[in-house]
Amino acid sequence: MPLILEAALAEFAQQGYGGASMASVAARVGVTKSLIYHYFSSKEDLFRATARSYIQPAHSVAERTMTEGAATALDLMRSLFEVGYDQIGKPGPHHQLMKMIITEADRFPELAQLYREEIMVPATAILRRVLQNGVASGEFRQEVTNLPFIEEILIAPVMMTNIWRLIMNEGEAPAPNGMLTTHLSLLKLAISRKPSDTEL
Amino acid sequence: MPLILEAALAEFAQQGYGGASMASVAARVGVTKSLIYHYFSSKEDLFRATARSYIQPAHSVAERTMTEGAATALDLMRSLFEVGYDQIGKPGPHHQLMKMIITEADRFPELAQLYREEIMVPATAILRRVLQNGVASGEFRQEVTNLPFIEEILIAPVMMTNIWRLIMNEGEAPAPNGMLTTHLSLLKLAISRKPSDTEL
Amino acid sequence: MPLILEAALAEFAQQGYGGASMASVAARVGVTKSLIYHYFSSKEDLFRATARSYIQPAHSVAERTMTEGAATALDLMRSLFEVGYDQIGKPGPHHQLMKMIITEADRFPELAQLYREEIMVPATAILRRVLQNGVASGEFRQEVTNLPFIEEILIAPVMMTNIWRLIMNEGEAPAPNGMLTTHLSLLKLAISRKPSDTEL
Amino acid sequence: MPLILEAALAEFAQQGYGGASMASVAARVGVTKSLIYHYFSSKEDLFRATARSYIQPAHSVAERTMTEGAATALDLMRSLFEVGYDQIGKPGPHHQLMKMIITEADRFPELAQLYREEIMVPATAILRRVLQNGVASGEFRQEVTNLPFIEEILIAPVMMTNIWRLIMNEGEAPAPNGMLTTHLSLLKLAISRKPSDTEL
DNA sequence: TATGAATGAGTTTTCATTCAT
DNA sequence: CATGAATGAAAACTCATTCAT
Repeated sequence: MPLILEAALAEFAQQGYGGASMASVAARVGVTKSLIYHYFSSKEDLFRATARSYIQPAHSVAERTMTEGAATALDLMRSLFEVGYDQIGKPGPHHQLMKMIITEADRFPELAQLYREEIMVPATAILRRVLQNGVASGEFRQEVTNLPFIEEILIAPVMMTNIWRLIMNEGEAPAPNGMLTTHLSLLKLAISRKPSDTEL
Repeated sequence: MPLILEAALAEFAQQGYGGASMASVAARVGVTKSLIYHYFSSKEDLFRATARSYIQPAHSVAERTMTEGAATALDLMRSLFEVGYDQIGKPGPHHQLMKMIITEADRFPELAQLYREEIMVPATAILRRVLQNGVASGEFRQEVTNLPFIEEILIAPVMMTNIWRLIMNEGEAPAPNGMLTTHLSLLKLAISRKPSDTEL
Repeated sequence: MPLILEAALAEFAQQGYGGASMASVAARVGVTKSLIYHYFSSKEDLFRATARSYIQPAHSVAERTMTEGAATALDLMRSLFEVGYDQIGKPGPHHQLMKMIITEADRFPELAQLYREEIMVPATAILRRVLQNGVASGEFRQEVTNLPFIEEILIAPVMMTNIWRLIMNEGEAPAPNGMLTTHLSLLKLAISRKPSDTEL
Repeated sequence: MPLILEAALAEFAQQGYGGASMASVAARVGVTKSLIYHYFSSKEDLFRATARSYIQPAHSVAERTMTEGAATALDLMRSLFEVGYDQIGKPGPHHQLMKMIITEADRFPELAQLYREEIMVPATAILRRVLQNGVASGEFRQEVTNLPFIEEILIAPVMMTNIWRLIMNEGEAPAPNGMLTTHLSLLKLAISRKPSDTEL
């Protein structure tokens, strides 16, 4: 049955909900349509089950990174971004899920909700904690915590790198590695307190 | 016939290529399927024609902004971002096209190419020019032009704001206005030369 | 307009009445469907016009051969068969018409009638005259004129050679040349009075 | 499923491949189109399956006649022709198959091949054996085995009688009975050694 | 003489779904 | 746990035909 979900994820991601066909999912697994109806009552049901089953594994990685700790707030941020860009480097359920969400969010509003609750909220919450810690320790400028949507600005390049990889193939899409180094450089310049600042 | 393309854009964006139906496109325009086949030889043909016809108007806006000029490089950047976030604020062909590209890029590789050539390349080229001008005038730090993919990092939040609006509805998606101000603040901190720098 | 008929003959012969399309006929001539409707009121009309216009040229060849005369009745028969097998040797309107008749005779009963009146009746009439002359001159056995359908038996190999060429391609179908010589040999053996006969 | 093939044979023979419709085939059997697609993947597939399934039963009749034996070679030939003309006398799968072959041979080259391998080759092979036996037993003239295509000349009237029945209706087409007697008479005159021959 | 726009009914084919086994 | 038969609705696409120009 997880085989079916795996096949369904691929099919829905590639064909979209409308273009996906039960027969095609069945063929991917190598069973008959009938068996799929044995487990899932309808195409809609299969779709929802697929979305639900793949969204959970996605957000737990960042949590783990947090608990491992790091010397400074900036180091922690670096670790988080490394994890983020790394996930994106290689194709897999992650990409397919993202595509499914973008494609079908307005047909299945629950997808938008899942995205918010399971991805956006946890991600921004983590970033906020790191920012606040950095400010508290005097590592980051104080203003940063007042800037609206600063967490969104910070993860946007990570997520966008993911999407570029959906659109373009490996050779053409911006390389996660390069994105990571530049992203971190700018981040440091923008939010770290400078020696010169202290001197004033 | 532009009416057909308009309807097709909406249909393809909402339903995906696989889920879109010629009958539905015809119904949107209020003509018969046959007439659509009179102009376009197949669903595929209609899709390609739609993509081609809407991608061009998209990238010319930024060019116009450039020629209007601005006092400083930072001001110019602000104008460009204002235009970018503004486009995204309201729904329209822009959103639909973006969704179509993400959803169907691997079924229609030409879409990826169009996206690169007509959107990514011009956009990054413009940003690069502004950055170089800023460095030349002593307004921006010299290092910025050496950072790989810096242009991609800079537009990512703009594009991602667009995508968030595809997934979530107005109330929930990050507000373009808020994104703009924070984005500009960080940008300034990250790339502007500081008075203190000069003083050293 | 004869161009249209020519194209229609080819189309109807290849695709059958049901499979033929007005658009395809138009495309063969390089004009638009509309022009065809300018000359012919419907597909049916076009079909009938095509059949009528090509059936006439077909049967006049044999008549000409007859008037040229020949030394003996057997020589005349040889000439007739030569003409017949020769016509069949090369593809052309003749083949297409034959195919059209076989294929559509029961949808268009007039085709059967045309075939009878314009092809079968004249052909058998000519053969009968030759046979009777041969008997009258003492060249042919007397019994032959009493055998029912003898004319049909005699032309069958000619017509069948035509049909084999419809089914098989040049290399595989029985060669008209070989058919001709054997046909004439058997004919001579079967219907000529033998010296031995006379001797009795 | 043989019911479907039966209906398909009738439909294809009457309407031609192009004019035949899956809906019509389905209606003949009294099932839905979908069921036909359940068994045959396309119209083309159905056509091929139909041709294949009806061509085999066709050529085995003559073989059976051969094994029954006969007093003389001429008697055997008479039996074979009786069988041939008899088959043609009544409508049935035989007629329909023949029409299908003539009509669609150039769209489906495999039909031509089937016709050659399953009908022409066996038929001519049988005739050749009978001729050779007749010559060996002194019943037939020796020359006949040297005449090229003599077998084709001999079956042509049989096959052509079939085709005439396709074109014309019962009253008008040459009657198989009459054809048979005349055909045998001429055959005897043409290939039998005469008493007078022996006497020389 | 020639065309292009437009359509309604038909075509082949696909597909989600049900049911008996 | 697994299948094959069967279907009704809808999909993409075709086609003969009409009409205004």
